[in-house]
Amino acid sequence: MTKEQELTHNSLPCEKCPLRKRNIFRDFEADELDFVGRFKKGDLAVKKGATVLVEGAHNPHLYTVLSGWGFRYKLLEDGRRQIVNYVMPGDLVGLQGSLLGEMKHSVEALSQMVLCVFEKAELFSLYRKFPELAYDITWIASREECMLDDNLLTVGRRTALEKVAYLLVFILERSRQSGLTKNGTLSITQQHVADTLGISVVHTNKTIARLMERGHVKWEDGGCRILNPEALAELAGWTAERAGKRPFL
Amino acid sequence: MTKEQELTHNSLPCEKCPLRKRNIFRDFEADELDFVGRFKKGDLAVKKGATVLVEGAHNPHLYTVLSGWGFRYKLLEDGRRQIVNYVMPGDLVGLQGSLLGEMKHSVEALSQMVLCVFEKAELFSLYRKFPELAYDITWIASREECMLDDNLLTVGRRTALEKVAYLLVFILERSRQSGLTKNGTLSITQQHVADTLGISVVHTNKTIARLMERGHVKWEDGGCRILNPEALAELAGWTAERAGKRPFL
DNA sequence: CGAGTGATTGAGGATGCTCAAACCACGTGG
DNA sequence: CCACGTGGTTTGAGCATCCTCAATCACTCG
Repeated sequence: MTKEQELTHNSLPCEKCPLRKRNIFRDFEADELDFVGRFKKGDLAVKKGATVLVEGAHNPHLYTVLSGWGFRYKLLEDGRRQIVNYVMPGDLVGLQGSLLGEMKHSVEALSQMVLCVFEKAELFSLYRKFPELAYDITWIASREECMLDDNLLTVGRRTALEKVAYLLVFILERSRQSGLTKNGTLSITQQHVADTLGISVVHTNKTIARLMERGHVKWEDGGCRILNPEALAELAGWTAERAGKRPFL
Repeated sequence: MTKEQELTHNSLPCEKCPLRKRNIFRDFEADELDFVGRFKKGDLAVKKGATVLVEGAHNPHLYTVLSGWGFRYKLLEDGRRQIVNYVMPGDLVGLQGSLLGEMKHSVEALSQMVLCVFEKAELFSLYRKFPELAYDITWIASREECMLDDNLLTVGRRTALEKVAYLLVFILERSRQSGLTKNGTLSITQQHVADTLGISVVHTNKTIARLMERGHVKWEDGGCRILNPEALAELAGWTAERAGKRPFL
């Protein structure tokens, strides 16, 4: 545990979980809530820029993001970095590590984050006692897979302009759904955009400049304000899907 | 059901499943085998080039690949194609569709394939009765996620030469593990390679030519023979991991 | 033989890269 | 209050990679 991380024990009981209030998340039955409450081992608060999980580690924990956001990434030996996806409130972090034994990617915080800590050793007992929750976990994993498919399509086959447009609407939409943003501003760096899309920072910058000329976005004090999400969606060939209730935890 | 597909009912009982003999797959308990046997609705045989599943469809089924292989892909409106991953014996196909409601990608056969057909409506009863199998399914989904992360790293951050090298060892290794290949030949088209790696066919061809000059691979009668997997792995910065037993079905 | 599929080649150009420098906002410490 | 360092953005120049277009070739199949 580095100094950027701090674990507090059950400071936040599940009944008062801030995510439960948000209506995109499904409701729990009383017994489920009770079980998850005991499954939960505490909260983990990490600072912006801190590494939450590192590739290769054998972490005994599994997390759900309660607030803030971050990104999952992989590195090549020479330092080239690929951001693989972003994690936001309600997302499960570290499931791969739980099942496959070892983390295959790292996670870093893009803002102050609070994570709900679970013991991965107890995961199977959840499967035994609460098939509904087990099903939910698989659902969450499938959704992640789905996002990865999309990202792959973007990185592989879209042009730079389409890529940036895609990424920005994608992140904006998710952050709205998870209740991360109200004002449409994303505190993200052009380096992150570049590393997500597989292009260089310089070219990313020039591409963003084109979007700014068109008045679709604005880059300000270390973040991105999206002025015209519809135009970006149009450029990216992206269509929002109405979000039904979804499971978490 | 198109004419390229043909469904036969329980022509192959689970006790005689060819995958069960392969020692990379985990053994079933008698009751599990019994349940899966009833969960199975039949075999689906598809011809090379046939579409197994299409994006947007609401398919009532879920499959496990028994023999042959294929690929999952997504299309952009103007026809640009991104191959997202390959499916091989033991892989689950259509799980996303089962959970999320609608297929988000298509699947096409690269060879004659036989798939084991399940009813997705019964998936939840599997979760209720056999937590071990439920856990297995999540494990499989996590493994898929892990492969996608790797593919994203490749497409986003590796050079063309590294990309081709990576893809070839990746596929070869998987096909060996799943018992698809013994002789190290992959029947795949350069167009597929291009669409997997996010580069054009022409450039793919020139890149493969470079690998051929070095004597690492050989392209012959509509397929690829890998002469020096170690050299490719070296180029790609890829390290094989010893494969433990893994679940399926 | 003719059609179809996939591999191969060349030419010319667009896209995106690296390098390098400058710029800007910010926080720190003298 | 200013000098300085830092992290992130912006710009320009020159070049490598990769693309498109178009033609050709090898092979198979009806």
